Amino acid sequence: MVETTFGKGCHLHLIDGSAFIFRAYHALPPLTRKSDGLPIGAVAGFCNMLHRYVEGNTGPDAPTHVAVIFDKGSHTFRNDMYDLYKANREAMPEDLRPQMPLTRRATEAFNIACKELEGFEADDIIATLSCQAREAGGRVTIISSDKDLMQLVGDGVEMLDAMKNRRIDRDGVIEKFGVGPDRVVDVQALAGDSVDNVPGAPGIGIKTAALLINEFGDLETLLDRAGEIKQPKRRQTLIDMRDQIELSKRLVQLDCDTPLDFGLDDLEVRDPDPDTLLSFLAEMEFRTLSRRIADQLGAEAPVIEDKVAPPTDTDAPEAPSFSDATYTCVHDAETLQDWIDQIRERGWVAVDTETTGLNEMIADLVGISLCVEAGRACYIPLIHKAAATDDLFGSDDLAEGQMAPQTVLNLLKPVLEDPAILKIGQNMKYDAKIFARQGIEVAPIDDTMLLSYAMHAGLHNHGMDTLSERYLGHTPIPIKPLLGSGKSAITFDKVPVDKATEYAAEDADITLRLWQTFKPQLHRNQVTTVYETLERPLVPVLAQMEMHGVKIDRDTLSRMSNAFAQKMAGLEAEIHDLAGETFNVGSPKQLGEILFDKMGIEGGKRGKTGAYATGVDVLEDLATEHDLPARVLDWRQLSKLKSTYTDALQTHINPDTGRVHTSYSIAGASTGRLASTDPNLQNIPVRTEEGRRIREAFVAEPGNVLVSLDYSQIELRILAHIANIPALKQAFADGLDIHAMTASEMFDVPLDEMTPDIRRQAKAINFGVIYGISGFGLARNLRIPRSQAQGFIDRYFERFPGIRTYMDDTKAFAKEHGFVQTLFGRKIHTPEINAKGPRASFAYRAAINAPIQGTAADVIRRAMIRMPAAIDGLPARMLLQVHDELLFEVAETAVDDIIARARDIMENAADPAVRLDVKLTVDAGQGANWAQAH
DNA sequence: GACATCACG
DNA sequence: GACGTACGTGATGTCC
Repeated sequence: MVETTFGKGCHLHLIDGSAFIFRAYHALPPLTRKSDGLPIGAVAGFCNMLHRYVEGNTGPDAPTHVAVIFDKGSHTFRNDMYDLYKANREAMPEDLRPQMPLTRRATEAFNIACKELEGFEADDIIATLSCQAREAGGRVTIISSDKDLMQLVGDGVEMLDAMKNRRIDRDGVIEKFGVGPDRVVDVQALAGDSVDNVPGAPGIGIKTAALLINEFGDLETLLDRAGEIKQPKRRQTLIDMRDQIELSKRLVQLDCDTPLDFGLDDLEVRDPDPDTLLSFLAEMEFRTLSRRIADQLGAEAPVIEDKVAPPTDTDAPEAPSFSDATYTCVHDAETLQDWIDQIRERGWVAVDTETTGLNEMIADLVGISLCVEAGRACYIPLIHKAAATDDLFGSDDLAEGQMAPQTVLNLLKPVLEDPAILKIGQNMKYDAKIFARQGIEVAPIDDTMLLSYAMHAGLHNHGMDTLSERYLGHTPIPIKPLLGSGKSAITFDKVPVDKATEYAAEDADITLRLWQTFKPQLHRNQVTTVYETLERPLVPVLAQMEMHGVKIDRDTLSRMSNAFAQKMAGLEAEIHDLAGETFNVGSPKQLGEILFDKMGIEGGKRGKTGAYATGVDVLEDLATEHDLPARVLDWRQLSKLKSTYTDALQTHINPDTGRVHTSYSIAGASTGRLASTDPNLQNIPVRTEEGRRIREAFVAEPGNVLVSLDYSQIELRILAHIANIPALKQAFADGLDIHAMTASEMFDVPLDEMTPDIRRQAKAINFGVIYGISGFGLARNLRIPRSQAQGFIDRYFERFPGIRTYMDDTKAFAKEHGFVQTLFGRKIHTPEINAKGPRASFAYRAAINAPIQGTAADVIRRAMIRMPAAIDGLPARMLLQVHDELLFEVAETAVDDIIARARDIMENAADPAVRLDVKLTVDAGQGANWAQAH
């Protein structure tokens, strides 16, 4: 064996182990080992990350040496200097503690050096090794995003933020700290660090600290010459706090002389030993990962017993790997009958449809795939085209070996409609609508997308690719190579049947496996009721609404488009005239240059791309002094209305039905709200008179009217209930104007002396509270000084102390559990709540808002689910949902009846699951079009 | 495909 | 007094 010595040409990777663990812990749901319930989620995530890391180690940046560095014990030499060091750290979560030693074992199993040292932080070991490697002439990459490590950067040492895949070099450090790596400790000593509880100098942040250090050169000089600082407050702080600042510096200064009992040469990259690694993974019962790694190492996957300590209600046998799956193509009735027999035997089937497009109101059914057992699925092609006879044109002839579509549908219909057989799908609303157009009412259903949504909202999206990747460790066959992209893209019926079979059958296979994974987890996550009462029953309701569509009058839109075009042309000429040159008014970039460079208007602010900001706020300010921005604002409004509404809506009118069919995504918004797409009918203009007229194009069929019912102040009512604010509850009970009441309470103005302006401010505050209020945000919204806004907020909390409590409690709950909940038990995960910096503030405000917005979303979902039965037999259809509004199309004779029944359902939608302290009230309107009904 | 802008609750 | 801020969405046009 050749002795190698670390030196020039060597590349050392140092992985911050704790960072990996915490990221893994927060990224994954609380998984447990099947056989004994040992919490194992963080270890699983840690192993996945290590595996991904090892896989990515190719090319010129590949390391020659590597180690994972961990913290050991909570008491370090820094605690001897300062007993409050890291004193505000939250305790380690209970279910993470037992996983810590396992992450060490995992590292060893991957045959990666695993280092820790009692009394020292991982950062010190990383510092020591970095220094040694640098002196030996080698290169170092520190895999971490901890800013404390930035002092080590330079002379061949870089950091790599694995999350963002971003390298941080000297320039990156300067960007973050305003000084080079050698002065980072000086800045940190002054700025302190609330996360590690390093005191620093009160009143000085990173910006100020960098300014001072750059002026004086280094911390010692600064402290010696502190008397020269101009700002009196700052000068005094530095003089008074000298000891504390010097202590802070010793706290943040990493130790490059940690006594290590190993050397760089001990960290050489080694291949893992397959037996050791696989037996560890088997012990942890990581089925997917061990299968995958076994494949890559060319070894046999270990057998993992499927014994379960607490019995669960699934009987999923160990699934074969995807590479061993059998996917067959069904060509004849006997084979299909065989599959149907198997479905009847089991009582369930995973179904997936392939079609010619994504719009289920237009797309044709191309084929159907079925799966009854993980690893065994079939595809039934229906209208695939024969292979092209030449290279230019596809054939119009059908490919051979396909059963007649009607024969297949006739055989499947009894199964798909059988109430005793569960149909499992991923985004079942899509497939249900495709089948509905073939006269098949699919029921009952389960939906893996919605199962995931109930359990994982806020963690990730719920598309099949994401779910398969995350929960099955398998990347599905991508559709892109099959269909191509851009102009040359083909539809699925042009895909050769053999390729289509592989793709389509796999989708059904994945869906079944996801279902087998998710279904038993539902009750463990305590979201069974959410799934059963708020998600699953909504599917047929939305499918009906979408298929029915809303009538839109093309002529009205077309006339408006023309009128807008004329007005825009006039404005454009005026704008060019004012600018003294022609330019593209629709280009913010060009507009910014005209305003701030050519015309020389002061106060232009550049965004992150370097272009001037020209948003509506900016232009409104400029419009008080200048004509051009005022014209641009008018032009922009018209342009928006024309392109997004009057033009685009016309293209969405379905030629068969003459109506517009939106599609609601049930699992799109994390809070439980629906989202409307293709087209979005939840953002039709209403706030301006000109925009509102677009709603005149939404009309009822002859003899019918549109009826709109909307919840009045539902989010504030829910806030009053959740935060338990007696004054707000009383105001709602008395039917008061809630914003006026707030204003009166806050500003001590009697209700009968209320002015519109005071009320407007109170209204902004009320909304601010729902959004997780901040002084800055309120100040910007009301265009008042920040100090005044903060004063409003303080006063609000004083008058309604329950709000403060609600916000604090919600934050604490989110920090502890990683999610918040609606009144109906819907969970919204907040993985970033324990992050550092601005991301945490974002997560905090979202966590405040989610239970309120989410509860309102749950309420209207409940109303919608009950609505079909409530209006059954009446000549009325529910058409649209806009978060707190439902729009109906109703025969003129039934209007009063519908309003009464729908209102009753909506106002009592929370019952009986939740008894609200505040009653919900619903306003109703009716008319020939949506503008009148609203 | 990212970004800026703007429509809604 | 420092991160950079209102919460949740989708569609459009520009520009690279």
